[in-house]
Amino acid sequence: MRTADPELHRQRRQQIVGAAVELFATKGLAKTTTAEICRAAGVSTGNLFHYFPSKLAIFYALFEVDRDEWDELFAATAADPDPWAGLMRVVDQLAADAAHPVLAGLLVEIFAQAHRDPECAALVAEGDQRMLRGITALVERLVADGRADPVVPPPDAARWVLTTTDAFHTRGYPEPDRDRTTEIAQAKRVIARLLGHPEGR
Amino acid sequence: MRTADPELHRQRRQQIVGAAVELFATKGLAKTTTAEICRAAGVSTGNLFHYFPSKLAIFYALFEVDRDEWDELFAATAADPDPWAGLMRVVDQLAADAAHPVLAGLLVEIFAQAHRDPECAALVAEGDQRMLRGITALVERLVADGRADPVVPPPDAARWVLTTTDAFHTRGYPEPDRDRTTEIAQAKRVIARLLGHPEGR
DNA sequence: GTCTATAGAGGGATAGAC
DNA sequence: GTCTATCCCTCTATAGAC
Repeated sequence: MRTADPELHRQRRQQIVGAAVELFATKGLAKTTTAEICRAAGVSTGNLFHYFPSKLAIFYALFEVDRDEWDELFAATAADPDPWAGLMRVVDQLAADAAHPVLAGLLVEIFAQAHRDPECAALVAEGDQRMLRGITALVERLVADGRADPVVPPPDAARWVLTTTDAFHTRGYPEPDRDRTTEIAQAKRVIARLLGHPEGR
Repeated sequence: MRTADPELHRQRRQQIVGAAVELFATKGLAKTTTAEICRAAGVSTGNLFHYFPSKLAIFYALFEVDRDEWDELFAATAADPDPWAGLMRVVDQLAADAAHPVLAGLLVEIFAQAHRDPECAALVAEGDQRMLRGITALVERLVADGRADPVVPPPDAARWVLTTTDAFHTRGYPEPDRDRTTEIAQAKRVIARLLGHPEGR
C-alpha cells in the first residue's frame, strides 16, 4: 500500500497556490476558472480537487503564507533593541508588498471578497489583529522609552500607522510620476509626527 | 415620427443604475447578472441594452453620480470663507460615505475592477484628481492664512488627508466596538497635526 | 411613415458537473 | 470528455408618438 507523503502534499499545495495567486490577482476570484488554475499549475482537475475542496479554499490558503511571513518579521522586531528601527522595518515591508504588482492586485481582491464573504472577512480580521498587536507593542516600547508621545493611545496609534501605509497602495491606477523612495520617506515622517517621535519635527 | 425624450432617457438610466448599485455592492460585478439587474429595475433585457451597451457601461455610469455630488460639495467649500470648516465638511462627507454599507461595498469592488481594467482605472484616477484638487485648494488657503504649516507641500498634504480618511473604511470585516463619532474626531486631530493646524497641538 | 421605447426569445460562448 | 446550465448580448417584433 502507498502511504501519504506529507512533504509531497505540502509541495503540491504550494504549487497550486502559487499558480492561483497570479490568476486571482490579475483576473479576480470570480473570473478565474478552476480549469485555468489546473493548466497553470500543471495538474489535472481531479488532482486539484484532491488537494483543495473548492476554488475558495485555494483562495483562503493564501492567508497562511502571509501569516507566516509577518510572524517572522514581528519576532525579529521584538528581538531588536531599537523599537523605532523595528517599526521602520514594518513600514518598509508594507511598502514592498504594495509595490509588488501581484500582491497589490490580490489585496484589493481579498478586500472585495471580505465584504461579502464572512469566512474571508474573519481571515482578514485575524491578519489585521496580528498586525495591530505587533505594531502596538512597538509603539508601547517607544512610549516607555520616552521616545514617542502619540496623539492617541498606542492601539489607536498602531491603527493610524497602518492607515498611513495604506497610502502605498494606489487606488488601482498607475501613477507614472510616482517616486516610491520619497513616498516611503514621507510616510515615515508622517508616522513620526503622528507618534510624536523626534523625527517628525 | 417619434422624437427622443431626454428626460425619460435620463430617468430610465437612473432607474437601472439605482437597481444595479445594490447588486454590484453585495454580489460583486462579475457575479451580478444582467437578468438580475433587469428584474430589480423592472425592465426587460432588450430595454436594458437599449440604454446601456453593456453591463460594464452600467458600472461606469456610477462614477457620474459621484462626480456630480463632489463637484457640488467643493463648490460650497470654495464659497465658504473658512477653509478649515470646508475641509472638515469634506472629511465628514468621506466618513458618511464610508459608513454607508452599499457605498463601502461598491468602493472595494471599484478598486478591484480598477486593478485589472484600464478604463475603470482612468475613471478612478479622474475622481481622485478632482478630490485632490479640491483639498489642495483648501490647504493652500489655510497656509496662505497662516493657519497651517504642513510637513509636506500642499498637494502631498492633500493626498495625506485622503489617506487619513481611508481609515473610515472597514477592511471588509465587521468591527463591533467601533465608535464612528470619536473616530472622526480622531481623524480630524490627526489631519490637524499633519497640517500643522492649531487643533492638532 | 418613420423613429423610439419596450419586450422577450434565442445565439454563441463557456463554465462546471458527472 | 460529454452534457447541461448559464450568461451576455443580439435580433426580431410590436405599440405608439410625431
